[in-house]
Amino acid sequence: MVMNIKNSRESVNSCSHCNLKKVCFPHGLSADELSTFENSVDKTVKIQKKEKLFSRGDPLTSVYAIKAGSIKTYLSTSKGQSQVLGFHMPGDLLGFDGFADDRHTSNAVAMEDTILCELPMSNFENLCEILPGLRKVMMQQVGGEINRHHSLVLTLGQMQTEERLATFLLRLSCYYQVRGFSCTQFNLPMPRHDLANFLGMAPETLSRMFAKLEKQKVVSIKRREVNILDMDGLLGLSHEICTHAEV
Amino acid sequence: MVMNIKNSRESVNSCSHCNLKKVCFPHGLSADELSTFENSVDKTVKIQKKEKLFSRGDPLTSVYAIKAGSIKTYLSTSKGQSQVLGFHMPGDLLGFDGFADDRHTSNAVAMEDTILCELPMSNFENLCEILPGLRKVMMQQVGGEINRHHSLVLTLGQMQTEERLATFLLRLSCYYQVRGFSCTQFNLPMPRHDLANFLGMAPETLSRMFAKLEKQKVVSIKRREVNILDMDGLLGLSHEICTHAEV
DNA sequence: CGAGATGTTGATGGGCCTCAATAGTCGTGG
DNA sequence: CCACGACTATTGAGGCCCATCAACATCTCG
Repeated sequence: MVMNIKNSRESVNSCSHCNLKKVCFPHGLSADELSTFENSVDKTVKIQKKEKLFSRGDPLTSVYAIKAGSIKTYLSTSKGQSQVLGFHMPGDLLGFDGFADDRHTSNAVAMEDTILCELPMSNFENLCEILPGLRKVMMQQVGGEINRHHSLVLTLGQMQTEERLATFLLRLSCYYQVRGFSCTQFNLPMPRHDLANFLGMAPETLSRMFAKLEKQKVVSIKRREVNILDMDGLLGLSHEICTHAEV
Repeated sequence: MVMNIKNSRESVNSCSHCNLKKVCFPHGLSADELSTFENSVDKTVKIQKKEKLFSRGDPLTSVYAIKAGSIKTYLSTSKGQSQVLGFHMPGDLLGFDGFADDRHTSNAVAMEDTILCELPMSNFENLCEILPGLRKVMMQQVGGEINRHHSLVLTLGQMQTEERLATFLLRLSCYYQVRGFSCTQFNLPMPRHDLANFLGMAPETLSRMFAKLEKQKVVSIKRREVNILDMDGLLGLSHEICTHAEV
């Protein structure tokens, strides 16, 4: 829950002028709907690196859209283990984990200084009442989240470590491409530790797999700078989801 | 897409008399809302064992509630592998995978002869317009699906095979308890092959883990009949999700 | 009854985790 | 501006968990 001393809130510049409008809430809203909508998203939240946005058990007060920065969500177990559930970047929506019983079930922490647009749940429910387009957008966003989870389950359940890494790099590449950035050169927003955890492997294994990909001249890596040298090669290492075939 | 010769449809008895109303769509709807709702769910679908309900790529035509039987959803890859995404039983809702772009992204097949209640998307969207309670229910259902995925990702990403099986058995136990059945004695609705795939392990490994649990006198297994002998022991083998701890 | 599907058990090897040491990078303060 | 310590990442050695292959047992159903 956002109540920390370091937080600050301020008036938000409108969605209609936001450069993320094509991947965020507004996507698919009519002009009229959008103007109604953006009057309800009246503030932004700033949190610093390593500061929590919400924790498991917190009441669901708002859904958030990331405007700048990056957020990691994760679960912790009673045996001291953790699982990173996702890395969330500008344009991504956060808070669906609290829909089931109005409490968050996962934790969200900033990987760097981050700015978010906050949409309080009360406003959200009212808007869903009057904006058919927003209901559609929400269904799409939630469906996208479910599809990403499906893909992650496939990755963790069936792939070897090299394939997992290749799949991840391809997904990140697409992510940047959709947002108008280079799909072959980009920076990893997360440390090795978190990425290894997300991909269900030891950090040492991740490091070895990066080295292996470099040796195959598929990518070059320098700390967090990624350069995809052979996109087809990377695709060959990954698994594409396809239609057909029984289990 | 449901278009097979074997299908049959018929008028459905009302939701208000359905013994699954506490875990299905109607949960949380007012009496008025429920009567409006059940007039729109005007048919059931019957499919036979091994018959598909929908496939990846099919247009999203309806969402379904399982009335009797069981459904397995899964993904297939271009390299011939598959990943079971979930086993769905009476009261469960199906079809959220198509919300992102109005096409299913996973496959759904009946594990046994199955009866479903069908809610066409056009009706669904109209109902969301006029029934605030339905919007709330949908958010809860979708949130529940997301939480289950999170839990599955944790299981696949962090746990050893024995822990995965223990976690699965506990979840199934809870599932039956909520529906009024015994939480210590029940039948596995799926073959070893599918369960092993779902849990990201080889069928042989699953078999060995069952044997290991039996040796510890935590459960007894005979084909698909499960008998939990030591619930606390099973809990000890599993991992509970908890609040606190950084990654 | 027989054939195919389903499940169990054993032997073996490999992928990946663990432990440990080293190298490189970042941030803070003198 | 540079030095220091803490953090982050890489690399190697050894061993364990689990996948694979194979044989067998049991069940299901035409």
